[in-house]
Amino acid sequence: MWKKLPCSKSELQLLYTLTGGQCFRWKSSGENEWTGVFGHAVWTLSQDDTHVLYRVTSPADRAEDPGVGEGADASGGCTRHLQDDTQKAQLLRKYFRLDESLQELYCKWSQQDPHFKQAAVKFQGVRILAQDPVENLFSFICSSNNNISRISSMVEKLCVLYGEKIATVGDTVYHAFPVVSALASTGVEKALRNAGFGYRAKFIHQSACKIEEMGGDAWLGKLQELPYVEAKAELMKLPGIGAKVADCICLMSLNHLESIPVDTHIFQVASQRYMPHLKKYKSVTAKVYDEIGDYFRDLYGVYAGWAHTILFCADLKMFQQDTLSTKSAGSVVINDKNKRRKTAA
DNA sequence: GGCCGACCTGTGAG
DNA sequence: ACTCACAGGTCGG
Repeated sequence: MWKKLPCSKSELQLLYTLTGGQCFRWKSSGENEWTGVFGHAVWTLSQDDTHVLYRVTSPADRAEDPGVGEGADASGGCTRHLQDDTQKAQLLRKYFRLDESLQELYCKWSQQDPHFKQAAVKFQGVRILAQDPVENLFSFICSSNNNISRISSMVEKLCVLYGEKIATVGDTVYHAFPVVSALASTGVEKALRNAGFGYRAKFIHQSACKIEEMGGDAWLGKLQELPYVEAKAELMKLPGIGAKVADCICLMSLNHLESIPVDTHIFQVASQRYMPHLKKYKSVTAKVYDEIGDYFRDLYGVYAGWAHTILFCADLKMFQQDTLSTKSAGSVVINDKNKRRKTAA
């Protein structure tokens, strides 16, 4: 049974927001339907022209399921599961930052930048999610020199190996993203190596240990309060987190919306459309990195990172063919074929 | 300071 | 079926 939240498609496009490369846990579960995990619950989302539709399964909703009570007890008195509909709607609003009017922001950015205006027509309703810092941080440690398809499967492995069970929906068991202490426990690096994480296994384990040393979740919470530049500098003390990954975390889960992650996509867009003098560089140096960030911050203002995400999404999706193949067992997989054009000069 | 090469390996295009 | 280059970078020299 769907619940509804009033929301137009110009305010939110689930497709671009959930599969635009800012998070890795949303899977297509049907036509115009995605299933994923946040806020310790399994959500299935859909939308029509006037509303976002959602179904939620949290552990307390399935008290009759014999397999679930065990896990809930182990974590110790989870009264947070007893959410009423209003709280769930509020959680959803917060996750999508629905208190911000996207119409107004798009309008402002379009006035500032003709190229944005052009991209914005095809890519309406792209939102920056307010993600969980722990999931966001470790997901983007996995992102270095990697592709979205493999990043997604690595994040999934982390959840299955070290995350608490949340609920079974259909024939799929869903897990929460692991807590930091679970990733800091002995043997994680070796296990992740065996699971195909490559050199990122060490980064994940060592970063988890260091976060625990510095205060765990409280430390991450503190980064939300710090100014953007300081929060970024703190993050870059962790192994596997350089300038780009630190900016992703600042932008997507630490509420620093002026952060501009400069990756290969944005470097291409910047040098071809905005800053032609950068064409002579074949890769992003630290100086060029900061120059691009400062340029976009100056162009778009305090929410520069949000505007940047729309450009990124446009670049990512423009040359991508999405083919949906549906299996009979009720599970659906997305087959993303990266048909990105190689733009030579 | 800036530039370069090594780094793990699943995925998917050819 | 079977290569083979590549991928939302980071690190150390």
